[in-house]
Amino acid sequence: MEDVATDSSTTRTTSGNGSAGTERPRRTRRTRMTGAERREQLLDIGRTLFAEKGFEGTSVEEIAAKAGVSKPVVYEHFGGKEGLYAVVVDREMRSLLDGVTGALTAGHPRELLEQAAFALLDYIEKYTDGFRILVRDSPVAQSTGTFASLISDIATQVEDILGLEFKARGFDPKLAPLYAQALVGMVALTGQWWLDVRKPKKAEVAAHLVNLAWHGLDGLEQKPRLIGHRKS
Amino acid sequence: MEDVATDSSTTRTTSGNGSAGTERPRRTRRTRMTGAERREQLLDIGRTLFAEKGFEGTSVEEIAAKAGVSKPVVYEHFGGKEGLYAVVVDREMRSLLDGVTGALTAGHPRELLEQAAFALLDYIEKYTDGFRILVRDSPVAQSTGTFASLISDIATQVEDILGLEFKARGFDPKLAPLYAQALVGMVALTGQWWLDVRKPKKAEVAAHLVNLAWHGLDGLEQKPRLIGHRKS
DNA sequence: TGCCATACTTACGTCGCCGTAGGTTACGGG
DNA sequence: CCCGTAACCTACGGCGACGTAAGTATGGCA
Repeated sequence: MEDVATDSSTTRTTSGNGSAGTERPRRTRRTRMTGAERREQLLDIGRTLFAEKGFEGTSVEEIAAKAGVSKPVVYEHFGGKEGLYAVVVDREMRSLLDGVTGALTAGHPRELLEQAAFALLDYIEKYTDGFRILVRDSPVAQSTGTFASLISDIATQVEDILGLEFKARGFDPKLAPLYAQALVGMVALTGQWWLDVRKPKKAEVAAHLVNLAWHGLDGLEQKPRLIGHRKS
Repeated sequence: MEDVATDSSTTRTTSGNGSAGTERPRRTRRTRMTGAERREQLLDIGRTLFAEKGFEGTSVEEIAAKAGVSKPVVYEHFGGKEGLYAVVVDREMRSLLDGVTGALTAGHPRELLEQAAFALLDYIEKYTDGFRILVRDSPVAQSTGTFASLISDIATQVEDILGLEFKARGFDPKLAPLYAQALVGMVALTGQWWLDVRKPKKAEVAAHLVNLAWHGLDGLEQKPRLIGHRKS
């Protein structure tokens, strides 16, 4: 439980203290950031801490300490813990959704699926902390409605895409939500598990997920391959 | 936020206070349970509260109050909040696993899948509170290992069954965990969502889940039917 | 009937954490 | 060089929650 070191930006605590000099200690001289900088830094730290200890498990003082700052600074910027949390969650939700929907370019539904799965895994890998937060329960009054979890909320955002496809294929669009939840849940839990074990490579995981979602257990391929080629 | 009324068992708080009588109030006469009874009652109440407010959001005093008892009673029985929580979680995990594995009687894999899905939905419906708890993150040091979530833990218990089937069918058993997580995640998130909207009936949800898991999006049936017939 | 174990209580000490009031330091522009 | 503003601090009040110490009712059993 050290408090030192900020992750990202510049917080060199220039504690220029030449041992026992007559020179007045003048309070360990701190970095003075601009408002926006500090704000971003606090968001960064908040995300990290919320990810590993949850909302209630994280104290404002801890956040402030890790930023090398005192509490009131946090209150200045976000008005409290909930304020900070709200911003973190909002950003992460946008980030994820943008990532996923942005990846959807294909026409063929199976490729669509591939792209979505891959985008989600990408997100999980890159913004692990964010994902961890989204997987948890939100204590703050939900913004959108009365959802049990944030991912469930995400899933409802995915419904539309599925809904269109369902209509085109002659399925009851009323069932889109159900299948959306199922698919998102599938990828989400697998992703969470994958973060722990890291065993198969990302591409392989994606391939198998698509394999399952597309062919079903009945028609599983032994060596599933992704159609589209992706960087990384 | 009333504190009155215990859910289950007997806690008639016979506060025989006839306005301003000369009759000594003799302290509101309370029910005196046997140790085991009280213990069960506390577990019941704890489960309910943990389900709706989470571990950290629930206070020992609240639990005690709802049981019509004072704090030390809880400490006597469980040594603290974590103790109680641990017992609740353990029981719920067993309950779920027993329910699911107990339902697996079929030989044909598809029927196996059906039974599992149905059993899980059964559990979700019957022991909603327990399910809600399992879906959350566990703050207590994990018993089994270092799992992100309790359901993920559940999923690893399911691996074996899948592993056997994989072996029999000539698939790489090393992939069983992945598919187990995927399947459990699928049902879990769908179940959670279903608790909120309650739209399609349980049997229908099960049918669609099996539809997806078995046939995949490629071969989806429009009107999926379950093979096995179940009570309720 | 009286005793004693068991079920339960009131009362307290303490700690962590939230949120705020009011003061202090640095930096940049006139 | 001076001064105002933006960034930041120390210090406190207060609440809620955990956990414990020590005492009180109760009911079965000798």
